[in-house]
Amino acid sequence: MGRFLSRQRFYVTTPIYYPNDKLHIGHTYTTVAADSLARYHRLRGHDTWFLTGTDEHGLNLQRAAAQAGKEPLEYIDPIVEWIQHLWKRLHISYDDFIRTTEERHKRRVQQIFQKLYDQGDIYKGTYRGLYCVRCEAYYSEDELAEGNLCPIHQRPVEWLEEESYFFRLSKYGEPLLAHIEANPDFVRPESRRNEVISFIRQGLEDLSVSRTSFSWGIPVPFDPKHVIYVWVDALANYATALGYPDGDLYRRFWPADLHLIGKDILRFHAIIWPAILLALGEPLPRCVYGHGWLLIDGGKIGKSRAGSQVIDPLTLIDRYGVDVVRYFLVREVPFGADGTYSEESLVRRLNSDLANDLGNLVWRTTAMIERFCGGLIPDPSGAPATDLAQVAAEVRRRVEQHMDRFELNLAVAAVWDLIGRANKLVDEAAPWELNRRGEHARLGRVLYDVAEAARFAAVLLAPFLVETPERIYDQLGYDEDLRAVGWDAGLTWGRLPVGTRVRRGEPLFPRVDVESLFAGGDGAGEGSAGGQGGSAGGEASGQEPAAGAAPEITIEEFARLDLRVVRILEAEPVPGADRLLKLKVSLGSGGERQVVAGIARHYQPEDLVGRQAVLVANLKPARIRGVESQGMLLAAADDGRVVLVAPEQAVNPGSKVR
RNA sequence: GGCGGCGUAGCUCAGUGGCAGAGCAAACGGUUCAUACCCGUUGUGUCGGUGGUUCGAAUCCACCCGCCGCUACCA
Repeated sequence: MGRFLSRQRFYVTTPIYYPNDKLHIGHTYTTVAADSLARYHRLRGHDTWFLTGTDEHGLNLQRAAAQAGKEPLEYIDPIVEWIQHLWKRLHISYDDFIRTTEERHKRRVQQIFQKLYDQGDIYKGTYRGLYCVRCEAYYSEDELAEGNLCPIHQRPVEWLEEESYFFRLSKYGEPLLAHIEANPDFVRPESRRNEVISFIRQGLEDLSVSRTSFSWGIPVPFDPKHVIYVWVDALANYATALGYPDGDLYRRFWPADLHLIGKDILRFHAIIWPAILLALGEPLPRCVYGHGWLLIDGGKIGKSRAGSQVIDPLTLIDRYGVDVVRYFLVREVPFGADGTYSEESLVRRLNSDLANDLGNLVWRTTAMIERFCGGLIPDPSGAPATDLAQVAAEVRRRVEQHMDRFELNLAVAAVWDLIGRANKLVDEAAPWELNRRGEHARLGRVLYDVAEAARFAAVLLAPFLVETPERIYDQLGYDEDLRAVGWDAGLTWGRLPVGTRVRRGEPLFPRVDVESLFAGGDGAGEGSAGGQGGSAGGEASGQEPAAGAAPEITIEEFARLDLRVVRILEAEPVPGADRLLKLKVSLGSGGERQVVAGIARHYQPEDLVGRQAVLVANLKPARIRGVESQGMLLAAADDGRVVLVAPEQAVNPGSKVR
């Protein structure tokens, strides 16, 4: 604790994102976390700098642009704009956004490269590896498909040698290990630190830091047929953006207090980047924090996943509001560990924490002040204090401790102890009783303290939420700019002026009806929505649907099914099974599958060929009568009849059904 | 294969030698200021399995089962 108090400054970075596709909720998670930390330190009055940006070089972007028939920047610019728009919608308060294609970055990267070369830490050598000509990329042996084939093109890779510059990473293994061992906070969380240590102990090899196989990058200053490869280019952004080596910002903010990253890029940040800095003679960042993944149904969110799996953050903001999304991200995931995203869990957080606890606290408090105190914040001085001030002080202390350890989820959770205590106090003190009995002094004290607790919660949540703290202030009728006032002054108990006229507006967070949301499939879904029990069912809202129906599932559970239209290519009976047919079906570009279907009593094999049907494409393969079945065809069962389900009009095989 | 981690209430997890915990969900009760809210009570747990150490094990040890991470040139 006090690590940053003494320094009074804070420099935090996110990774720079690769704009070959839109960002998803995982990137949003990293960035919102960094933003919360930046906002926290600004509130505390620390000299704060928050950097994010985009990594815009490399083969993948060069190729994507070429495929789109565009110049690289022509292709990249709109994506970067989209990213900046997303950050704007999330109120990401970055101080600088660096693009690696900017002159200020390129110049300094070349400077770094030159310096390392001049001092012998970069030398010319030969890079050897297994190379796929189509991919224009190297593969390591364990990445290859069966028979030494390129995993993407299924064609043989070649052993290729290429002239390349190398960074003497091997030279810095020992010094780096010493640094890590001397600084327990350098790599976090603990489990990541152990990974890094054991990796370095295996011995580090020198690192290829240039390429001649593509051109979209920063030229090596003294050998322009090479471009500087990602390591030096991208990682250096944390320093070049500040004006390394002699810019004012660099002098003011380096070394970084926190590189916040996903665990997938840990090694680059915890080994390669520090080694470069050691070589440059620059101080190392204080902490590299590899947080966990946000998972969907146990699978990693990644761009490579099917489109249906990717959650568009903008959609969520539109649907629930920016603070709900921000709150969910920092609250739901234990920082460092993996967390799970589902819309259902988001709505649960919204309903129970934001609407029921916080929103309702503000709502009932202002309602009572209106009803019992003429709408004016009452004078508390006529009765002894409640314990809320104490609880608030203690919660504040815990929030600070957690923030210093980057435990965002615990910091936020602590605020709910104050909110919970305030709700409980209302119940215990029963202001409506005090009012009825004419105990105005005590009534004033209780309502003042509860209002002040709500105000405290607003300040304590100000690092995380961007609209709600102001809305709470507004409903309390308090026109102070809480972000300008800052942490210490804002967290002074008794700041809320007596006699302020409250302004009740709308509840802070409307509850979302989980049942209807997931039954109807939100908006687009018409389905069988009309028949839902809903409110008509009274108490029985959580009851099972009518007899005979299957239990309710969520839209996400349904989304796990990969249903595809297929064309039946071949059909033949399965020997020794009188109701099974073995089918070969086409998924168009998705290839072909063999499927066993129990429809032999209902269809002649020859009648099936050429027809379309619907396949459960991600069903776990099974052996049926010794025949492999990779999926299952949908069919309607009407008494004894079995009828295949097919699209109403012919569509391309492989089309998704949903 | 090697190294590391995890497996605790329906769900998410805390607890690392001394009577099994929190939040959410559920049931019941209270209350009416409030967004069917808030407050209280209640639970079901072979603490992954087996064996061992110990007066005592979720906790320490061994083995087993299951899951996950890392094991370098992909942003």
